[in-house]
Amino acid sequence: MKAIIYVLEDDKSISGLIKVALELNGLTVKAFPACKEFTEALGEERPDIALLDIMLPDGSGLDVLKTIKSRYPDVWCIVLSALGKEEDKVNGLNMGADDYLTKPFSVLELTARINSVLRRRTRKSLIVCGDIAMNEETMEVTLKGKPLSLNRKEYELLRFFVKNPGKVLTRDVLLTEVWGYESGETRTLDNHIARLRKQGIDNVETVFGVGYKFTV
Amino acid sequence: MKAIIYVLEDDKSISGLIKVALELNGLTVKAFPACKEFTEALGEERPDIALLDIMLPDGSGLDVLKTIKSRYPDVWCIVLSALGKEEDKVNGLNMGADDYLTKPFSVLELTARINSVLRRRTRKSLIVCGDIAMNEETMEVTLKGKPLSLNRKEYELLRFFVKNPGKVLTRDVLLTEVWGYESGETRTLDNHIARLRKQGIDNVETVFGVGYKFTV
DNA sequence: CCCCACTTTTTACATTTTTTTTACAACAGA
DNA sequence: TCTGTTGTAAAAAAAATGTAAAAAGTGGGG
Repeated sequence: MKAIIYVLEDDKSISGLIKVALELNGLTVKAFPACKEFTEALGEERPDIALLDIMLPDGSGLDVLKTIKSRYPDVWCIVLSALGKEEDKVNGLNMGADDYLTKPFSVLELTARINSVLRRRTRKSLIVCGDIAMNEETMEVTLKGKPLSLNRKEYELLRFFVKNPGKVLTRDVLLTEVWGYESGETRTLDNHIARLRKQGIDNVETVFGVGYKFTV
Repeated sequence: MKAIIYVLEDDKSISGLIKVALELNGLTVKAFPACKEFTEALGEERPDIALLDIMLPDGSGLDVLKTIKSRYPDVWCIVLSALGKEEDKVNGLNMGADDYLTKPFSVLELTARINSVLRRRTRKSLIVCGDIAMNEETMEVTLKGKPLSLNRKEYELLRFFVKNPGKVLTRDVLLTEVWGYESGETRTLDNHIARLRKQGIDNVETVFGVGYKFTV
């Protein structure tokens, strides 16, 4: 599966260059000129890596960063900061950015960094936890070696559990981390839990009055 | 638990600066002037983060990088490359480095990056008091090593006791702090105390006419 | 643009578990 | 002994969860 790179950059000459360079490397690149478009696309797809400029016509890339991290904490976010704006880097890193590049940057360096991230991802793209193995690239999930067919939300919920084994996860945490909800009174979560259990996943414990716990 | 940072850098003025800056942040820093010392220390301890200069008197930091990654693949490695030596960065990233910094770098930036790495790392909070150990993350409670199963209110009440050992806690304080009640004439508290005692917790003393005391 | 198949959320209600109240016995202290 | 306080079991109430089915949302193909 090709990795998906989202680029938020209003300067078409820069985003065009990035697009060409990364596509030559076999990656899928989608460039957006403004926060609005970027955020909309984010609702429909989870990129693997996000390259974020900070100064955009309709807002700050740092807000977009926050949105990405609240919705998909594992997306690797690289902030593109203008030369000399050191506080941008620091703000970005403190807000959860995983890396930054100073403009102007070399294409060679950009691709090296991105390959480094992807290599790391590939290394741990197979998450194994107890009886469950999840392949992040193909979205295949097996339980005791037998394949499960999970749809997207089931998959994301299970992934969050598998990445936080043993911890008590409150309903609120699950709803914000997996669904991106602010909070709420809903049976959605319960239904998804029930579906996971129906598929044979029997180690999701309910912690009454608090939430759920995935035991290993 | 303090994070351990290893620094490989032969220039004492740089390593000294790093040491001071990071220690001010509450981290444990060990600096080594050459590959040999660094590799030896690595045999006895696993650092959380490694900062690696590349040009050392007795070899290349890239070889050290390879050693670290083969032994502890999860240690976060940051390469310190000299200004203009772009090929160092690219080599480093291609050899498994997770990040790099160009010298000279700002201390502010270094600490921001390191905090970003550490924030991603999870740590567990364990409250221990006498025979009782409470894990806040998993909500597991043990008494003399044996697990107890407490429900939410029992857990919250016990946590409040454990966090205030030896103090006399009036009924009002307990009702307001644990239950959020304004005041009240109720047997609720007594019932919960009884339940804790029934589970084997025998150091909740009754202070007649006042409240309870958790003795260590 | 519409229809179909599928996924996700909402609704409504049953069920389970926790928490509080009640009622009364036992008890400490004056 | 008398009074107000605490202990405790059982009943009642409240809260949270499980689940099926309906409704709403999504995306692809014709």
